[in-house]
Amino acid sequence: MQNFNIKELAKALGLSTSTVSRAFRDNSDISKETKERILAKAREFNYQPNHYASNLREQRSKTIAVIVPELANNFFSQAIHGIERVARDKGYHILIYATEDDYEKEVSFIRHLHNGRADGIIMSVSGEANDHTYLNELSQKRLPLVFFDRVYEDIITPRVITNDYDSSFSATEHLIKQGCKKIAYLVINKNLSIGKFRMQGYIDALAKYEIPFDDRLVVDCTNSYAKNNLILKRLLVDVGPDGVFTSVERLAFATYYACYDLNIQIPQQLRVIGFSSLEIAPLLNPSLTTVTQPATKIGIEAANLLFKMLEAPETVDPNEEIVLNSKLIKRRSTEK
Amino acid sequence: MQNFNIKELAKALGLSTSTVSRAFRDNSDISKETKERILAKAREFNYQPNHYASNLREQRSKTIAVIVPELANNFFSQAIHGIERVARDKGYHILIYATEDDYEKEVSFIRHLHNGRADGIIMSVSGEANDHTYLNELSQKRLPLVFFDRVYEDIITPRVITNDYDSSFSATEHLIKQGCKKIAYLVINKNLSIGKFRMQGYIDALAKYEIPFDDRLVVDCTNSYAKNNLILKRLLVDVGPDGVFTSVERLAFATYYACYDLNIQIPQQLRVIGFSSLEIAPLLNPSLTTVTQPATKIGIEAANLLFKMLEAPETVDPNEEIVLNSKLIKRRSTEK
DNA sequence: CATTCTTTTGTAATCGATTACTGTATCTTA
DNA sequence: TAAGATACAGTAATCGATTACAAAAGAATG
Repeated sequence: MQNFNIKELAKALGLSTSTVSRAFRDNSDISKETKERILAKAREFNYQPNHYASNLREQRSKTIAVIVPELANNFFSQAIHGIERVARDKGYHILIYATEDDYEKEVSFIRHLHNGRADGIIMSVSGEANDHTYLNELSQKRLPLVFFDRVYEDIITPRVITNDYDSSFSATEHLIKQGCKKIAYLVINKNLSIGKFRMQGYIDALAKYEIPFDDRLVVDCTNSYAKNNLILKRLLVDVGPDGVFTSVERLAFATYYACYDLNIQIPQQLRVIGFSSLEIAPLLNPSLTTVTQPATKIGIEAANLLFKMLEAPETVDPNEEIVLNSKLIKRRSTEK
Repeated sequence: MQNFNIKELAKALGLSTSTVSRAFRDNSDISKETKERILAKAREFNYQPNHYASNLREQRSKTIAVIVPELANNFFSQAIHGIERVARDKGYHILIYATEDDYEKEVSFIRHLHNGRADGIIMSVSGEANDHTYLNELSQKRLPLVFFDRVYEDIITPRVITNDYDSSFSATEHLIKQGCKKIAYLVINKNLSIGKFRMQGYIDALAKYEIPFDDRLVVDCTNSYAKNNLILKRLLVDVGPDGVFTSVERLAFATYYACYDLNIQIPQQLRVIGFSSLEIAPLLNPSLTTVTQPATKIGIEAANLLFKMLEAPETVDPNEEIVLNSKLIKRRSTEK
């Protein structure tokens, strides 16, 4: 099937393809009348310059790839929303990839993107990876990359993160001030930078108030709801913390469920605080005290940074790091 | 800057580009040894066939576009997750567009996609549109389109929806059985098919139990949190319903907030049920009775349907309609 | 050994848009 | 009026991969 292309349009107008092409781009010389005539005809036939032909010729795709661990997650969907807004304003399109925390998929996505499909990548890394050298292949080709939130520390590229250490310190301190003496820290992957920073804030806050660190209170959880439920119940029964600080939203929910199951009252018997982007945290039973990251803002900043790399690479320091502040929002789950 | 392309690779191997190209596609004849040799070399140089060149030549993009009203929404992020999974299995990529319920953006996205960027479209429509003819331009070009959840009734194309009428009937019936006599129905856009079907279920359930229909109880809300809060407070104070059925998740949350503000007890003074894909509905205060759509499944089915259209168009009836069942999950917000 | 068939590889046209270069028409100015 | 300037439009090469067709090499057959 023959498509309606620039040749057809040129023929219909009695012009050459070069003239028609010029009508769609601003830089070249073409008379106003001719341009109008061409654009009118194009609208009539609903003609759009073929994206693949122009990109092949121009060597850029006006597309950015967004790689995230999961989609059905408040933080990431808000961040993507921010990215999408910036991209649309710039006339860029976004490709979405979900790794589901699978290292193989992450590598495979990145490798695929070497084929010119995207001009740049915005990525929040999966937790499982150990060997990140595949990303350096990337930088050889200079495909611009921006990390957000979850980063690999050994890869040098601009990043947008939040003040995780401070937030964790404050969150832990808040629990302590509310009277907690045995505070558990729940994490999904201790090795990921984000887990480490958040944990350090927790540790240092304990130290400041001279609360001894107990590693039975640091619990490495999984992505499985059922397993987490078991792990948490065991923690609550065997170790018996009086406060819980969760490094990811999902673990705060898991804590609620475990408490419901065990008939433990929040906040009377257990105070809970967690990193979370849930907009309806006030509606929970009890309303959840959160460390809330500016998710949409993070997406916007990451996209802006990537566009800066695309438009003026020399102005971007590869070590550039934008740090946004999370907010500690106190609610009933940590009341005295 | 000269890219590393098929020519370079061919030169490095002392072969022609056609032979190299054949190594990357299964159908053609090429000796096993040569193929191995080529693939090994390609790995060494980290070569990937340029996506734009092959798509230009092959006239398909292995990409599908997903257009949704919003991203930061449980239902849509779960649906996209389902679509992404199917697409990845098929080796397809997905482009994401958020219309933010803006008709202009919807039209603009669709028009842009005429340029060969995507092989097909999966879409949940924005509510604002009245003139849908721009979609028919689409079908002239036969760019396959699948609707999911929110559809335009006047456009003939396959669709994946849920049994909204039945669900609404059941939801309303459930409220009635719990003793409600003055049930409000909250909707965002009455004209959208989804609003209509859901409303009809509500109306018919009232009729079955001989409860007179009162149009003051049907409230058209907005996308603005602040405005909805005012509208709902007015409803609760002036009209004083004893039950609320919300056609979208957000309005159930808005009802909770309004009740908190007015110190109205749920479920004692007001029972609430709503369409919602919120996974933590059990954690709300009180836990929310929901009509839960199988969001991920809807995404999977929509993607499967689109791939069927791409792979064997003749097997797909343009009027095909897949209807999945939502689940009514009873929780505390509708207890007696 | 000559002939035919099969396997493997190469040549060159093609996809659609862009743009450097070239050509033509119109306008200015001495 | 002639020479140069300016505005506009066309020709053809190019981006990188694919593939119909052609060619060459090797295998099989009488």
